[in-house]
Amino acid sequence: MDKISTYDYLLQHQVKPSVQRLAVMDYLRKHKTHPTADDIYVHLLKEIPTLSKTTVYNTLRLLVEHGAARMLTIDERNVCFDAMVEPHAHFLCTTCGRVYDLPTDEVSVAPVGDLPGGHKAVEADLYYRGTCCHCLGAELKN
Amino acid sequence: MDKISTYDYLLQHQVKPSVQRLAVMDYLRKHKTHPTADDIYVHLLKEIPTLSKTTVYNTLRLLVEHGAARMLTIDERNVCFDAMVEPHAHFLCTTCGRVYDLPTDEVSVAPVGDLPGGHKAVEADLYYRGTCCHCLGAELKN
DNA sequence: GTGCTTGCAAATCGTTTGCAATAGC
DNA sequence: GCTATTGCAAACGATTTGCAAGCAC
Repeated sequence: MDKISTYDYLLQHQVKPSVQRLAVMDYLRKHKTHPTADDIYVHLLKEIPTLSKTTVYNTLRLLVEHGAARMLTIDERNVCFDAMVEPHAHFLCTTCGRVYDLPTDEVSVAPVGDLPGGHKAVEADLYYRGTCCHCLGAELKN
Repeated sequence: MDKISTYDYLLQHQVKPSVQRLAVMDYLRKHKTHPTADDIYVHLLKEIPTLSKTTVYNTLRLLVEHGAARMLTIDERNVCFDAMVEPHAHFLCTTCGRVYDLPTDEVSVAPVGDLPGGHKAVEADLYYRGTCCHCLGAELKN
């Protein structure tokens, strides 16, 4: 995680801070688990009992629009979120549902910019799906 | 599109043919528009008025399970489908919502297999998002 | 006090499920 | 006749919308 505080991080991305926005952004920065909106909601309810799920959705949309967070569509069932860090690929275990990071230097990550056909890409995602190391281990025992 | 008939294509993938399955698979093979389940349903209703949306969903799941079709999660709003052809990347225009193919030889496509971290990938998707050539053109006129 | 933010309740919409009717061998 | 497939209606669940109350400058 960056040295910069989450408060300053929001300011840097032109997001006006609030208790709720700080909590959501902080959660994303501290947990690399690629949580869904509901995951975040459930966890933050402990510290902000009045929190509404609508606010979590609103905040996540705002963060993505301002480039402070990233939305992942790797899981067909629901989107999940990631703090905006260096580009990296993602791996979804179709057995346990966990999403893992694959560091940049270990996989080739595609660049954005002008594409053949005249399209202009602003975002690229590299998704892998399969069975993760834990579930592979569990298979062997059966 | 392959020379092989859709009937034989289904047999090749161990999918027992039926009127509905042939129609769905045929639609996917003839239309490279990356349709959603609903797109397919609406179009096929003209030729099969008794078709049910449940059958379209069942059939698409079956086709994906048998490796005859591919499910794309590039659009956060709904999954869409592609006939199974050579690996290629996809581009989503966030303005008009269209999904384009990017041929293999024009983008780097990631290989499946063992990944760093001990995960085993069976599928890889490379997704780009941005503004397509048509919407870029329209922007200029405004 | 004005404008943005929050949060409740209801609506929406893609997808799945339960189950009875039907078709194919 | 038995088994797999189809299709209707209802359920489900994630996300969005409408709107009133609350907060901040």
